[in-house]
Order: sequence, then C-alpha cells, then structure tokens
Amino acid sequence: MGMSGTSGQLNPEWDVDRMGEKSSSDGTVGKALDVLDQVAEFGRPVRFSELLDGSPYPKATLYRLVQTLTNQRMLHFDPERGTYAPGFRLVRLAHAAWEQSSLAPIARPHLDALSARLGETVHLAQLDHGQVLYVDKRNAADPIEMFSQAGKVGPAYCTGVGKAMMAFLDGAALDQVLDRQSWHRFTDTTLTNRAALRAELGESRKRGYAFDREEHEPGIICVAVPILSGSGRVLGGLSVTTATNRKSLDDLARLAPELQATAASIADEAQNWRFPDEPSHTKISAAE
Amino acid sequence: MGMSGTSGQLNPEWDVDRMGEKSSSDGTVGKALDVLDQVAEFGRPVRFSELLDGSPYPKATLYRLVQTLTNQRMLHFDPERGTYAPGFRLVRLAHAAWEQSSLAPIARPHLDALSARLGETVHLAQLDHGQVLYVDKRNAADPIEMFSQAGKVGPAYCTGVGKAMMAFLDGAALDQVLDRQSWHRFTDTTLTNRAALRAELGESRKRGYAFDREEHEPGIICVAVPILSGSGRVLGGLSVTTATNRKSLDDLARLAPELQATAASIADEAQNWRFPDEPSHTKISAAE
DNA sequence: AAACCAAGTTTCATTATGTGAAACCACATG
DNA sequence: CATGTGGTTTCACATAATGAAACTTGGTTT
Repeated sequence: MGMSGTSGQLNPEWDVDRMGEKSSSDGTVGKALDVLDQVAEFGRPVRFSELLDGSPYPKATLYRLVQTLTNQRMLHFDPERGTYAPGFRLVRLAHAAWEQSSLAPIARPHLDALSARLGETVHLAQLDHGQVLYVDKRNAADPIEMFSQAGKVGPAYCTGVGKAMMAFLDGAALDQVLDRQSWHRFTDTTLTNRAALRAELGESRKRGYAFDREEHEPGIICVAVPILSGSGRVLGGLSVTTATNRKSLDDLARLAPELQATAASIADEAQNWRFPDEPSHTKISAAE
Repeated sequence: MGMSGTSGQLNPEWDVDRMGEKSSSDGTVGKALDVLDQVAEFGRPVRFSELLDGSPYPKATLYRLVQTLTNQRMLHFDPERGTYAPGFRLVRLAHAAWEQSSLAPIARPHLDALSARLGETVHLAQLDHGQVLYVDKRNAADPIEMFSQAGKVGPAYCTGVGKAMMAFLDGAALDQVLDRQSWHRFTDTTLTNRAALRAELGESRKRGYAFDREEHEPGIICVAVPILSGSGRVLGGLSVTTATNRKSLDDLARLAPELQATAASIADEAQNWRFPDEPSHTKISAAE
C-alpha cells in the first residue's frame, strides 16, 4: 500500500518498442532472456501456449528456449498444472546483485538508523532502465527484508525518489529517462508531461530535494533526496514516506537536512568502499 | 569469509563438478548463464581478466558472452573500475519469481503474525538444488546479527529448516539432496556424514520437527517444521531462531505446536490459491 | 468408435550464429 | 622505447539455432 505496487500501467506486449533497441538484437541469449521477461511479466504461472500467442518466435523456437531456461532453472515448470514461472536460480543471482551493488549493503545501517529515528517508512532506490527500483526499505514499525518489497519497480516521474534522482541528471541521461516514462495519471496531482515535470525537476534541483505530493497514490506524500557521488553522478535516492493524515509536506521538508546528511554519508562510504580482496584498480577508460 | 557453498572452498574452479550435468550442455544460453553464475560467485565486482583465468572459454568467446550479458543488463559494468557485477535486471526478475512462487506471498502474513507473537527471528525457506534458500525472514525485536537473509542460500545438513525439510523427503529425493551436501564442520556439533544425519532425520521425522543445536553457528539454535502439502510433498520449511543466551532448546520445543499450526495453514492456503485470472485448465481463449 | 481439435513435442534440411586463434590496440611501466 | 598486461576486433570455419511441417497425446464432439 504505502508504495507503488504499480508495475500496473505498463503492460507492454511482446514487440511494442523493443524491436531494434535492446532485446533480441543480441543472439540466442537475448531471445532467451526476452522469453524470461515475458514469463515474469505475466505475473502468474503461464502455459506454453499462452506464451506462444503474442510471441514473435515460432512454436519450435520458443519451445526450445523455454526448455533451455527450464533446464537451467531460470524457469520452474510445475508439472501438475503445466505452467512455467520464474525460477529460483534468479533469486540466488539477484541476491548476489544486491550484495555486490555498491549502494545497498552500505546503506543498510543508515536506513536502520534513519528509520529508527524518524519512525516513518524509508526507501532506498536506484534508477534502472528509466524506472525506480526499490533496493531496500524500512517500514515504520518492523524492518522488512529484501524481496518482500524491495525488488519492486515503480514509475520515476511521479515518485519522490524518482524525481529526486532525475533532478540531478544531465541533459542526455535525463532525456533517456524521460523517454521511458508512461505519463499515466494516477491522481489529479500527477505530472503527465515532460514540460510540467521538467519545471518541477528544476525547482527540486534548486531546492536540493523533491516532494511527492500525492502524485502516485492519494494520501501518500514523501520527501526524497538524491545520493550523489563526489563528481555529481546520481547513485541513488533516499526517501521518507508518510500519509497526509499523519504529517504535512512542511513536516517532511524539515526532515530534508537529515536525509541529505544521510545521503552524503552513504555516498561517501560507497565511493571509498573496497571489497575484501578487490585488486586495486588500474584506471580504465574514463566514463565521460 | 564463509560462503559455504557446496563447493565449500574460497576459489571454486569453473568446471569442478558441472561437466556433464547441467551447465554448458545446452548451447549458448547455458554458457552465458554459466558466466553469470561465475560473476555472482565472486562475491564482488570482477575484472574481465579475473573471469578469464579459470574460465573454460577462450578469451574472445568469454568476451562476447560478457558483452551480451552486459547489453542485456544481466551484468552491470562499472566503467570507473572496469568491473562487472550482477545486474539489476536480475533483481526485477527475482522479484517476479518471489511473487509467483506459491509459498512466499501466501506465507507473508503468517510470518508477520508469528514474528509479532514470538518476538524472535523467523525464517521461511525452500529447498533449492540441495541447499536451503531463505525466501523470507522476519527479524527478532532485538535482532541478532547472523548470516541469513532473504535470497541467501545456506547448507541444508546443518540448519533447522534444512533438516526439517529433509526429514520428510522420500528415498530418491533425499538421496539427491544428500549428494549435494558439503559436510563442512562449522562447529563441533555439526553432523558431518550421511549416517549421522540420517539418524537425526529419522528422529526429527518422528518428532515432527527439527532442531539446530548450534550446528551451523555457535550460540545460535533453532526449531523448524516442514510445510507439507496434502499429499505429503515438502513445500518448504519454517523456523524460529534464537541465541543460547536467550532461550534454551526446551523453550524452543514448546513453540513447535504453534509453528506446526502455522505451517499447516500456509500449506492449506498454498494448495487452494489460484492466481487472479489463471485459466482453470485446457483452453484459455482470451480476448480475440 | 471414429473423427476432431488443441496443446505439446520432435524432425531435419537450411542458414544464421557462435567460435576462437591470432592479430591488434591502448595504456602503463621499467 | 621496448615490453607487458588487460582489453577489443577480425575472419575463416564449424557448430548450433531455426522453423515449417509432421507427429503425438489426451480430451471432446459427433
């Protein structure tokens, strides 16, 4: 409830806009992962035939892909129902992704502290493919672990963390993200076009933090700050969420300094952190 | 650091025991996923060259695989350090896996209740590839730092949930799991061979629940029960963990009935649950 | 029963894809 | 400026993926 939950408005069919861009461009592996995505997107275990119609691949090809994925435990086949669902191997791999990300493990104690001190819901998010990916979360009362809520994605254009992060992107990167927004109107305060959002992002940047004024869910508001690297790159976002019947936007605004301080320490640690036996780096081609 | 996989050693080589069995047998996709596993197993971001030595694949091939995976956002490349880590797409996919599994989402409220009532750490786990996969977790009111987390895997032969589940497997399935144990001696109560474990499993089965008597971590004990389907199939395991300085094994034993009751309701719900618009059987037709 | 249908599985000639030794590049270092 | 190391690209070649079509299985209708 408190959070998004809405992968909803995005209901992309197989081929919508992924033609030349990313998916099946690179070989068999791309196709297999494409299929994996499709199964995941169904939101429930699926039959082979359900996958088939709507799939760009012919029967035999799809069949082989699904077989391979099942073999590899990326998909799980339920023989009783004849359905496929994303497999557990993914969970193990995702755990590795989480642990190895430079942000989440480092931020963990900070979230604990913040959550304890404020007593409100705290989110840690990163931008992923134009969407907000919640990588960790603390509930007001009880701390919830990883995949219960974290792992979920939400829209960027109408959430606090999303806007906080976008506000600090430079032109090119920002455009990419803007291109991926769905601009669905969730509430009557939702900003539903680039111009409106751009203006808002400008203000947020000046201010140093962003609000969510019930733009995603009625009654839910939040303040969010970006987590910025020394060079100003956006590493992630941090937010405190509450309900309008508990706190006002002004109340939340007063929490901004504390959030920023936390964000700063996270960024700091993230940059200096070395994994146990990581070979000290020889500088590689600079990003630009 | 104890990653304690089945391999059990710090630097597991590529091809150790996965030759004929599973990995690269099925085509390019298999190889790509193999590489993905390797990156994950490193436990930290890796350089290309680090992957290369120890890889069965020649430079160019490995390079292409890594490129493809990065392209697909299954790997994330850090240009500053020149390293690869498991990518966020995995987290999204894993979330789908979690949500679609018949156990975890259903068990969630039960875990909440149990955790609130007992005030101790609660685990929900499933058997995956011979290991215990923790699919959800609630921390104790006063959390003890211990090594489990949702998404993490652990050994089956020396954990409460592991033993509770194994105790209710039939011959063939049990053997498969036993074959995958590493029998590493974590503490001096760890059971380090099949015979000892088999005896223990027998008792646990009779008793209806299993203990962990500091077999995995000193000072950490637990009771665990299996979650069994109507037909007796092992769906998962449920445990309460505590520290020896807080509770005794006898204290824990007294919680067993409550655990069993919870397990029973979870099993019950899991069996009857239908996803929203899951086709009951045969044809799906859908809109057309 | 026979005929039918839909989901799932296998075949096999064709072709696209992946392969990997070796060459190449870019940078750092002695 | 020679040498080394990590990373990237090439290209002739072999393998692996493709997909139309045929086949199997199991349930439903005539």
